[in-house]
Amino acid sequence: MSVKKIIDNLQKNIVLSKAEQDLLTEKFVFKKIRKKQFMLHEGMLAKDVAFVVKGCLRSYSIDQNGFEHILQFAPADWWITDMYSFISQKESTLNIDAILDTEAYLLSRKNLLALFDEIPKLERHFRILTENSLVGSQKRLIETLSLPAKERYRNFCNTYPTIAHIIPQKSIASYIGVTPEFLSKLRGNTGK
Amino acid sequence: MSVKKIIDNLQKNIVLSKAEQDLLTEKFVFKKIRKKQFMLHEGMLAKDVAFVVKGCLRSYSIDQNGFEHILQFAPADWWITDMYSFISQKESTLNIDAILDTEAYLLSRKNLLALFDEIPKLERHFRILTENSLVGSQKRLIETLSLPAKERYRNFCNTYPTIAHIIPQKSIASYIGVTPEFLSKLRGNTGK
DNA sequence: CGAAAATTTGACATGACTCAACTGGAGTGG
DNA sequence: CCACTCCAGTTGAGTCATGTCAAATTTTCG
Repeated sequence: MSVKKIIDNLQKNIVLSKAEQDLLTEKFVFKKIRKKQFMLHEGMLAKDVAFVVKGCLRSYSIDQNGFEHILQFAPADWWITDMYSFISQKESTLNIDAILDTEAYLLSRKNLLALFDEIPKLERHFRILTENSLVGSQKRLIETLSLPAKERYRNFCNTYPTIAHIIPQKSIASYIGVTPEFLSKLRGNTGK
Repeated sequence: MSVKKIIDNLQKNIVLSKAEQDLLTEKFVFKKIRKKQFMLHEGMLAKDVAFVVKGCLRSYSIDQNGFEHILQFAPADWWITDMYSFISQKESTLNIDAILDTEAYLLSRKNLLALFDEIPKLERHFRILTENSLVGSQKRLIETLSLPAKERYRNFCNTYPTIAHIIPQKSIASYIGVTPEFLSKLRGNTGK
């Protein structure tokens, strides 16, 4: 059963008894999300946080000129949501959709809060998730300010080795902040 | 007394009784930080969060080539710390120092946690602070990926109107991610 | 198979950087 | 109070990174 993957992931940060594991797993809802299907639309509330077991989701915003900018990819074993909307229950500024056919487990804010009462140490895991979001975002900001596109591409490949050669290149271009044409040229000369 | 400014700031998010206000204010420590003095060095633990009442602090990291990249300014009425280190009590990756002679109130992690027990609704304020850090960082990331330097400069001026014409231009350049020379040229033609 | 989307390629334009020279304060020591 | 130094800021010439647009090619998928 792929539920086990959620437990394994959680146990990277906290230890869970069998009873706690059972409590947890019944709160998650399995969902298939086909390529191009949305999990969250800008302006809605982020009701759920998702744990991906297969495929890949992405979160992104759309600027004034209609260009997409990808904030995060979530391949297997990653968590994703609009952290801001999910925590504060205000309107989301992000979209989340699937760039590959995807399977994920969804946990609603309501169920998560209920779980926090039953398994307080769970808070630790989700606090760490928020911290990682913050650190990741700051790290990328510095990177974007200081590194040329070629190295940002290398960093992307290191951060997301499992999907680097599966997802469309224009998604990668959007993530590292260059045009698809330019990324194509980058890859052209550096071998690969 | 400038302690009042802390209370006013907190009351933007939560309501505090007189008794709670007194509890709070005795936990803050007033401190003068002269221009160029450090409040936090990379590699240390972020023991305190600071509320600035006068002057300006900045947080920044230093890249492999020795260049500084400013993550945040904190003029009067702003909070600042290395959120990651402060929350997780792991080594900081940021430096925080003063770019103007500054006056601030410091609150230690230990005292903050004690206050959370006595005034639970305080958690709300600090949760919102973390959220704002995350949202701010993501917003800037998108901005950096999508806007040309001239508009990033305009956004800086809107975000930090009180210090835009007081702090050195090279600090602004470091914040928006361009060389000081280029920022100077930008300002040259767009007439101020 | 055929249409639509993704990728590649090339010519050209422009934003942003580097380096070097110059200008104009803001300290500092005499 | 002056002379000196030291930064911060400005300016210009030349270069490099990246963007734009358009055309050609490949891949995807109904």
